[in-house]
Amino acid sequence: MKKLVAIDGNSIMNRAFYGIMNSKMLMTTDGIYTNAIFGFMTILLKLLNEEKPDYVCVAFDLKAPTFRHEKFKEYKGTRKGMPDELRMQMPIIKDILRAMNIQICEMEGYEADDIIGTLSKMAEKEKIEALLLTGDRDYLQLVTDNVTVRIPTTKMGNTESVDYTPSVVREKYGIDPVEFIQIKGLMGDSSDNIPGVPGVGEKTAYSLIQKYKTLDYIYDALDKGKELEGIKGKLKEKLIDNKELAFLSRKLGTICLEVPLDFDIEDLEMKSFNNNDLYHLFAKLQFKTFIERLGLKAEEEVITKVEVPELVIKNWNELNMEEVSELSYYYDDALAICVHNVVYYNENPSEEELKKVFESGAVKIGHEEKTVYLKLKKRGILPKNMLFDLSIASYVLNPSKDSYRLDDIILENLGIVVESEKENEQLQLFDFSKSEDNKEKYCKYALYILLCKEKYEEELKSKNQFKLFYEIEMPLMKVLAEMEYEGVLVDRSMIEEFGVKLSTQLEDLVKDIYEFAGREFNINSPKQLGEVLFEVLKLPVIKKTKSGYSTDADVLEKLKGEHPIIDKILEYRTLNKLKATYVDGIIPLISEDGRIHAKFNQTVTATGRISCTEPNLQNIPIRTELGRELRKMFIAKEGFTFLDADYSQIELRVLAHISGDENMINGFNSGDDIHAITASQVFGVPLENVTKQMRSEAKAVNFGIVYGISDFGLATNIGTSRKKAKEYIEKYFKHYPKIKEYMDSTIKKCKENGYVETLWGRRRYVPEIKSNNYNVRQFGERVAMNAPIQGTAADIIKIAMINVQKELVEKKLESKLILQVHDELLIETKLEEVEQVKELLVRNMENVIQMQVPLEVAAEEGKTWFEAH
DNA sequence: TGATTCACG
DNA sequence: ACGTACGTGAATCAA
Repeated sequence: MKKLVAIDGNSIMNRAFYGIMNSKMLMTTDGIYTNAIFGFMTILLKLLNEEKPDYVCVAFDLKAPTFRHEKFKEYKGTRKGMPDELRMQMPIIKDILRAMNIQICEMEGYEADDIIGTLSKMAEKEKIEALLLTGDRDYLQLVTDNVTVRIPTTKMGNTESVDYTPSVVREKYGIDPVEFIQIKGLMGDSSDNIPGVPGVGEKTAYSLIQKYKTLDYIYDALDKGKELEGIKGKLKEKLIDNKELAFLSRKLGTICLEVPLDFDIEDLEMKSFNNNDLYHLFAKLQFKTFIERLGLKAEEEVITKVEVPELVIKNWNELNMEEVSELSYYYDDALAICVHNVVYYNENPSEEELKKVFESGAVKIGHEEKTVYLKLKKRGILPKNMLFDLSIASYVLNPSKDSYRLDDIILENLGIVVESEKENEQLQLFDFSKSEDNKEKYCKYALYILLCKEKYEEELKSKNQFKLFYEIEMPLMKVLAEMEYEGVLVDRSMIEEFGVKLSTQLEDLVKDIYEFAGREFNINSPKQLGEVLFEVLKLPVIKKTKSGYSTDADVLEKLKGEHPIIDKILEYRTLNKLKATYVDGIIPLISEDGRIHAKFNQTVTATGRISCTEPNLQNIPIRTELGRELRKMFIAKEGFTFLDADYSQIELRVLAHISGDENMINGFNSGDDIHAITASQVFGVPLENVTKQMRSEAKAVNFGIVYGISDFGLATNIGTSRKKAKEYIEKYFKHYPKIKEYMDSTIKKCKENGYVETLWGRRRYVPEIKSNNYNVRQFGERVAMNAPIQGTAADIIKIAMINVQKELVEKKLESKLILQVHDELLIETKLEEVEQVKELLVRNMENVIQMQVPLEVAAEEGKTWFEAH
């Protein structure tokens, strides 16, 4: 028996759009939304693969919203249109379907379900098995022995689906598929604006239809004044009063099976894909996984984005490094280097050979060069002139991406699909032909890296980001590499002792908590904890999350007086966090040299900050006394001490400078306590009368301003009413009018340009700012206000790091920069160098830029991080 | 894998 | 009527 698969394009696109959008917006680097397309294709390819249908078609609504029957337009005319982000994706999916030679079915005046309904009837007649794919339960009325309806359900990211056959329908709903239209008649369908009989809901509708099968039967009996079991009193009245509405609703809910289609099923026969078209569409959409899965390749006369020279591989010993001024390379055990579009490959380069290449004066162009730098440095090779890193260039051009993989960069810039870097790792164990494969792969990488560099360089130039890239990010790469290489010394046994101490206290707490709860449970599970607090102990529910009760610190804080268990849980949380994250989490990351070599990531944050992992040394506790203890474990090595310097109020100073607000500038220039000054102005009291409370609220407003203020956010933060918060903000802007101007003009400019930028031209694109969704747009505005401030502060400390490092090296000092925490630098300083390093550290940090307010730096010396900060 | 929570700036 | 502070990373639970 032959098989037809018919898909409701609108419905599945809709499902895919919302399904994938919830987790994250999928977009190409040039701003095409692709999430619905991606979801649709995932579902479609899986379906084709599993079902191997003989006939396929995808139906779309044409001229939606459209009306099944003109005279009922008042009911069907109000259906909401789709959001723009989804609408944009519709023509693209149709292009893809055309490239796959899959028929697209549209009929003026009809929705997809009518077309598919008609098709399924045709299939029935011709004894063709039909599978209908849709997210719409209306289709269940079409189910027969020949027609199955498949509805995908997105469960936790995985798309499973349920197949509805007549028996499944009967089991689940207790009625036959054809009886769904009777249900529609009784209960209507609010999402489709079908009214139904007022007052008749799901329960009543199903029980009546289960008993009497059709409206006709029910009304026939009612008309004749017969008694029907279960229909009396109010219900009977309502049914009688709304007879017309019931039949009308049934009609509206019935899928039309009489669409005058201008094709028949034979026309839907599956054909082979147009691989070339499909390749280019997927390449444009940056759907590398599909290209690989389908094994697509471009045909010869492909229009790639640049002219790609032929891959010429020469013998390694033909390479004369003395003549090389610029080279691109790919290095990972084996080494490929490319000079003037000619590639040289070395399967297993010796130390000698590596030195010759990397210590030469030639400019090196690579990808993720910090990793290479460290790998080489550990082998005693000191790379010189690593001056162009593709991952960093790509990051500077757009810092909002979540990966900067080489294969993606090549696809994006050259339109060429290459193997992923790590793809074969597991296969390689068994694959003895590896070296041959690697040779071509590595050589291609080396060549393509060079080609990508040319494109990126142009783009950086046209966006005025040369200086940012060449004078900040590339030099910083080396500074970060050196910091990772040095690492920071810790007192291992002290950490372990601290862990033991925490464990004992935790044991006691757990015991107490179980006793208060009256049972044992997993305190770490918010779900179980919620049950204990709000169901067993019946404490008042303060806040809810998507999945149940919220049990965060804010909520617990509010419940404090209600029950003694709360204090115990708060303490448990604190101690457990310290133990799990900062003791147990960090101990395994201590290297043999007793030091922690955390990674400093340069291509992660959307604002230009550095991030830190394995472990994250940028969030070591400090705000509480107990947590701060941990900083005593970070120590300077023998003969050394720590110098720690941090900027005071750097973000607020940056704001004062770029907004040019005289009042804020004067504040910084006159006094040192900016929050108190702000308080005195906003609350209208003399400086000496500013209370602690006032100062702390003013501080919150200052923070709020930097974050992109909203009255609601401020209100929740300082625990006041939204109205009060709004007043604070208004007063604030009255006293700092240029800050208000800056915020407004930044948003305006961002809407025009699509991005905001820092003083050094670091950009952040903010597509959210044009969203039709109020919340998303508000978020975009806050981002637009915050990114230039946070980003400029990040630029400043990056420049400071480069200059500090440079001077340490120039002066041949043994002190080493080892940590950066956004506005703070830590130097492991040789005892003899303390005075000199302190001076140069503060000077370099303060002198990054002359702003309208000074950059103030406080430096401290101590044997541990605890003492120095 | 996403959600929740909490550590930092 | 709605629902939000900006930027991170790690541990843990619950599917």
